[in-house]
Amino acid sequence: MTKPLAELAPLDPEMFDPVCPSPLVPFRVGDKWAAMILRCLQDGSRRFSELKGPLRGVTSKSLTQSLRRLERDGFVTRKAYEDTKLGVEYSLTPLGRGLLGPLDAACEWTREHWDELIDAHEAHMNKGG
Amino acid sequence: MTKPLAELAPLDPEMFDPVCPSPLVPFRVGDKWAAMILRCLQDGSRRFSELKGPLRGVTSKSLTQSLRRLERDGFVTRKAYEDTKLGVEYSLTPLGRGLLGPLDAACEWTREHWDELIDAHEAHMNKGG
DNA sequence: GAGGCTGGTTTCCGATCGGATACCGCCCTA
DNA sequence: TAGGGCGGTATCCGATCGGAAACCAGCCTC
Repeated sequence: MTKPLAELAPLDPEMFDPVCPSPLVPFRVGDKWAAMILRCLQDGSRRFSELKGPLRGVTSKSLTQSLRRLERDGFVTRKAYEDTKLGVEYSLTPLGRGLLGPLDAACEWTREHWDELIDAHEAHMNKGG
Repeated sequence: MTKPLAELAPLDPEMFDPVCPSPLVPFRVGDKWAAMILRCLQDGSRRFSELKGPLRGVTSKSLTQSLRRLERDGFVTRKAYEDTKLGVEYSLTPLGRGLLGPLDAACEWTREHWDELIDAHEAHMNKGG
């Protein structure tokens, strides 16, 4: 009963470290955790506790909040297990899945230009920021 | 002396109405005005007052703030006229110009799925949000 | 029946966002 | 010399963001 529906590789608990990139990343989807949540769900549905691991440092409150917003906006669905009444699973809607395209494009752009982003930032620091 | 450098079509003063789309748009670049500023600059450099028009409702403070952040992050350069000492012009850096690609992709995705976004939102409202 | 895991909620709080308003020096023109 | 455009700055304020910590019911195991 620890597994979701199918055999699904567990997420890397160190997949995201929100401390590292955040302020320099020029793209945001929704709130702080939304993009990471979407990417965590891209291979299939996940449970609350499965999401908490990879989203390093997220609190229950923030995760709930972010998931509720994604649900409200039609990107994620929430489904409680009915048989056991223990556990909840979150998954992408088609709309949410569609979001992954431009999101990945934005992520890739950021990766490609990471050095330039750092350089620009440091250059600005050095001339008196 | 009202014109920037070359002959450049003036921006439509009604180009953006931040009241309309904002909360449903799942993508953000920087702060509230950043994406609009980048798109205003895509055809060439613009002066402060040229930006204020199309960015309906922006205050001097918010515009300055947003421009300073874009400058700090290396997406925009600020250049004061030296001959007349009157006027300042803002333009995209190559890095900022590169941002337009994924930004446009995100905008287009939003346009394409606009109806679905509205529907999802309303559906959620109707079942007790 | 004590403790642990699951999926949260509640309260509190500091930081940031961003609008409103007032004000500023500089320059040009009338 | 008065007024107006330009490119801001200073101050205040309410709203939102998001972390910390405490707490919760339901279920399972020991």
